Amino acid sequence: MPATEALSTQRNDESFDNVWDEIVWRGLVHVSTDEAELKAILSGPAVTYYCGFDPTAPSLHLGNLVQLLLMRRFQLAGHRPLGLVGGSTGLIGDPRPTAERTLQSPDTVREWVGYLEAQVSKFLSFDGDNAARLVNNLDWTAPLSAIDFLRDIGKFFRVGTMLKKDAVSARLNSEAGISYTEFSYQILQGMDFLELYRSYDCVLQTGGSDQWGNLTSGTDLIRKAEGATAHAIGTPLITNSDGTKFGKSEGNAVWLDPALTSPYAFYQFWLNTDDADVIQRLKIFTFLDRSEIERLAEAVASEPFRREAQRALALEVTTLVHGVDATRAAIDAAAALFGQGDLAGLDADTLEAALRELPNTTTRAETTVIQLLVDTGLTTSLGESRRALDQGGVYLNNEKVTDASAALTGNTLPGGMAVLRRGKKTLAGVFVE
RNA sequence: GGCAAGUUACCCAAGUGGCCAAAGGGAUCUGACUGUAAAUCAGCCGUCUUAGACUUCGUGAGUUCGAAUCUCGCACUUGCCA
Repeated sequence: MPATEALSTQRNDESFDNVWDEIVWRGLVHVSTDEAELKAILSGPAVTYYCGFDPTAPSLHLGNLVQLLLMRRFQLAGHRPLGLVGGSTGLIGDPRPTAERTLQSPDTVREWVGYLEAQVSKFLSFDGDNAARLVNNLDWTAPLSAIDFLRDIGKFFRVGTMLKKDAVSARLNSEAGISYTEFSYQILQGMDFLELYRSYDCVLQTGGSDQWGNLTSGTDLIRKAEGATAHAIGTPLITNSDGTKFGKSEGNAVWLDPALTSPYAFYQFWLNTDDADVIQRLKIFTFLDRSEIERLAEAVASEPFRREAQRALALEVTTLVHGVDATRAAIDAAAALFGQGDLAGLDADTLEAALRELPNTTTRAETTVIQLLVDTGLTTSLGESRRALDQGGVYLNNEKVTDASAALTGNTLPGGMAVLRRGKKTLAGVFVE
């Protein structure tokens, strides 16, 4: 699972003069501080930069992956990454446009910090002159007293400026309003940048463009407190061309943690990418170079049905996140299950390996199909199972199920297994005990 | 602290005593068409073994034959005043 195997093969595209030109081509720059200066800095000797990840969930998601890969691209260009995990900011919560966050307990946040540190570590190299380093903002925030905070930091912040930040003004104009807790978030993030500037000479912060207010909060603070110029880059919000939210599969977030989103599901997510989006995704989420991506773009135009670009995307990203072996297993499982439909022709070992990649359950032969749909998570209630069945969307071993009282008995494949399917492509495995 | 408005299913949002499991829109899901795309059209969209029953409309009491709808308390949100 460690991506270390991948780290050694990653490189930036040498056809670009510098990493700035490359990330602009990849569409990774939505907003930034002075472009000419950024380009000069990034083309020069090693500088230190950082990106923060807040523990608002037990795992990072695809939005975070954009940042991780951007960090890696800078590291490949010779710069020094600081991976910040928000032990303190995670306790506060950054303002979302819609509503106030529910605070997590300190214990939970501490636990999540550990998970995120492990995940961030996988995408950066900790060897060499520009080795990455992990930092936790709780280390310098926790010891700070409220008085020191208000005197030493608070004085640099003007409320008028703070109110103008998008994240804050959106909330002020909504019915939800905003708590003082979340209003203060930008100060904490600004402090982080200042602290890293002082301790590590960190001069650049990256983040999503929705974080722009928080990014500039840091550059402003550094200017006021140190009289120095620091930089920020905001990456675009990744959207689907059909207007739906990126990073959701069947309504659920796609996580980097294989326990939350299986490598199989992860691979499938990328494979199902819309034609209209796939090239943009290749630029952002893979290390494929410009010539290869341009070739794939032509393939999408001339032979879209082959889905070559989607296959390349799924292969690259899944390997990046879950490693070669897990990706192989995901592809093999899909090949077996989406094959020509002759499941009985598969040997038991291949089938079992494939089913292990899917959501699965172990049960007795007399269990009904509608119950199995619930047990495997394909549906959330018996009523929903029945509805799906009525609509002709339930298959057992590629045979449409029409009888709501049907049971597994007599319908298993060699080795006492069965493949349950809902709709065209949502699969689950069943093992008879 | 005072005054006012509000809290409806995943999200937005109607409903203001029985015809309400609750309009409409979005999202998800299923079917047709396809390339495990997109668009389009159709259907489903609280739970339970359908008919039917059961549990829901911030929360706790109450009025009533009957409440999401009326009364009172509480919590939270918003606005204005202090």
